[in-house]
Amino acid sequence: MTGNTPDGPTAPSLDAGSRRSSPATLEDVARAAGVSLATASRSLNGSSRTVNAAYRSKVLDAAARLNYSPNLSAQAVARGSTMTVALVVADITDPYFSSIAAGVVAEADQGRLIVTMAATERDSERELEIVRTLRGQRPKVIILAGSRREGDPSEEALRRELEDYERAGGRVVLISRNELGFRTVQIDNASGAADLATALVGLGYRRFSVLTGNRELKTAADRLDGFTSGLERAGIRVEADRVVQSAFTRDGGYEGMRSLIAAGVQADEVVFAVNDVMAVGALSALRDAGLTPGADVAVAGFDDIPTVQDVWPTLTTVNVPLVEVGRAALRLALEETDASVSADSDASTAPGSPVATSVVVRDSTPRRA
Amino acid sequence: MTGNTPDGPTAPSLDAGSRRSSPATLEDVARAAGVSLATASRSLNGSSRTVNAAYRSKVLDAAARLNYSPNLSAQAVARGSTMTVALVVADITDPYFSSIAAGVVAEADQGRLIVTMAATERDSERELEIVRTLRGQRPKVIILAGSRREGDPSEEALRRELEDYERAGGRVVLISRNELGFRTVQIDNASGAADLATALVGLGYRRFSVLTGNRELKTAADRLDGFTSGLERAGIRVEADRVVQSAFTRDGGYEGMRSLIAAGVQADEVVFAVNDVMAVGALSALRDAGLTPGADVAVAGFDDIPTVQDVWPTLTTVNVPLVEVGRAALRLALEETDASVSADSDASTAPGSPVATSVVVRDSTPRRA
DNA sequence: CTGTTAGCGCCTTCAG
DNA sequence: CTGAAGGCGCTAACAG
Repeated sequence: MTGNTPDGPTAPSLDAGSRRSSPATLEDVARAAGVSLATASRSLNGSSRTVNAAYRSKVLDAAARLNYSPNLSAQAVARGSTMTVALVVADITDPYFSSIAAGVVAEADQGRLIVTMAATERDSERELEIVRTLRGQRPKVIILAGSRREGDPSEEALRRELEDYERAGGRVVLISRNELGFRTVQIDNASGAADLATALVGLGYRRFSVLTGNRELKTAADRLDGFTSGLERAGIRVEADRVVQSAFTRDGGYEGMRSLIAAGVQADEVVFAVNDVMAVGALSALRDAGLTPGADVAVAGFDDIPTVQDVWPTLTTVNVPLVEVGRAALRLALEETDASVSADSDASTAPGSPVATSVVVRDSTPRRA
Repeated sequence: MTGNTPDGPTAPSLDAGSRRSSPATLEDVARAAGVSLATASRSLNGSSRTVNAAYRSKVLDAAARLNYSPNLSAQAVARGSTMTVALVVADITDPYFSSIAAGVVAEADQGRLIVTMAATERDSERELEIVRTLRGQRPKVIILAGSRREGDPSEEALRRELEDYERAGGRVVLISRNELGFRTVQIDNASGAADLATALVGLGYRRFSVLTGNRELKTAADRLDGFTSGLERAGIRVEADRVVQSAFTRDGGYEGMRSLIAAGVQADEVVFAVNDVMAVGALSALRDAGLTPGADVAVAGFDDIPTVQDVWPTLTTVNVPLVEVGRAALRLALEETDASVSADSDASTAPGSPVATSVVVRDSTPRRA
């Protein structure tokens, strides 16, 4: 069976040793092609230098034959820079973050970039720690999504860390939070929430409650503020005791709704949860309390994550093109690779125009008679 | 404003050049500590060699002072191996995969491992391509989740690619598909589905339909088979025309359900969708057709993704500990680092015991009177 | 225990 | 245009 009768052209590589064959190196390729290491290198990577066509194809052949694949680590060491983009999110299972991640990954492989991923579990100490260990990777880009709160004790340390990183040539992009003074993909949280408020008023609602995350969470605060100011424009105020804070998660929404219910819900009110996962939790809380969301109390969210079209009632929300946000983040990081001609130092900090949001009215906020 | 009056002790580091300061190297540290490169290296990494405490602390001090962070690429080149685990999934936004990813990431950073991520978008050509480009990373582990179908034309090429990779010292772990003969985290799809069938029969159901993904998808096939054989045990057969194939996605479930409805649904039947995202789509399809899921037709899924507790009716399903599956995958990859004492060549292929699944009955399958 | 010295795989001047 | 040689940051024998 294991005889070595040449199997004809069917067996392309001579029966390779099946024991620990390490990958071919560039030197192997060069030797096989009968050229120098330099020539091999120049033909295989996108060097600016040009190479004699005959040599080049000999190299390409050899590389294919040996199944050569350049060692990215070695390239990184030699070039002094990697092709890595590091993405750090709060929680991968949260649709908000997984959508953003999908966008980053999609954009990345249109540029032969590798994306690495880490999760903070919503702990800003941990976030700082992660960013610190990220330095070892020497990523070309660091994208930070969520989980930062204002006035956080580790805030300053994080900023310093990121500044050092940029000073070393890295690019950092923040998603929906620019307090730190870096490139940012802004999401128009405030005006999206204001638009939602206006739409709800237009549907006939006059009483409002809101389920918000920790107030220090910039995103949560902006959405709350936008919502209340949208209502103010219609001459409506939301009672202070109808604003409840809880975790920025599904369970947070559930708990928040429970306390709202405990305090007494009005038949004609709508509760605005500052994000969809919270809203979805709120729907369940209502149901578990024997109430019918939509009919008994209206609910609205923010983000337009995929699942809100499959809950019942389908959720009125504010659409945020999350996948696009992820792509935009990476594009923003990569643009103008050498900041040579920035007019003033603030230019590189300019957030650019925020990504647009739009209200989507569904069944959870039926028009009031 | 930009004067340079020393700001007192507030400025910890001597006003560092704000222009492109590249990270400190090990050599910088060694010099600052007044020791040799080797000593610095030995004190900073977990070398087996021991070093004089005095020297060691001098090095540690210098490293801290210079904010040194080892260049992982350089370490990889020198050591000949990386700390990278490459995870390739079909679709990051799918809760099934994002849960697994979360598990892998969680397990990874208990081992200073870095996880990189790529998405196949359910295209097996793309999967092959991804695995190929992965070689450049020289990852220590490759974890493949989903998106492979039996009899796929690129199957053989993929197998070869992965074998080469293992031959070079890498570890591959497949999730819920062992056709290729690699380490696998098995999910007990068949018996989970059979248990579900039994439970449904116990609830009083006698008529069944199933929404399945492409039959070549191992996971889909196993769940279908398990389900039907579970029914057979109760003497029940599912009509061939009540098994419809569609995409393994939410929209697939929606479309599948539509055609089931078009063919005529029975009031006393339950439709089993082979995964939760399909089931959730099915719920919406029912609703859009004016039917009430649970009451008019029962629905059951598989996976127990988080959102099924927030849809209405809450979904009966089979729980799969997805996050744990992710962790298990990485652990499996890392165990027994040198396959020195494997009894026979099949040993390394042994799937180990499959992760247990368990039926969770909820509101979408009310007990039949 | 410490320092010197080769590499690791690749890129990139610098001479031919 | 090509090849030889030095270097990237770090590790791992190998001598002291």
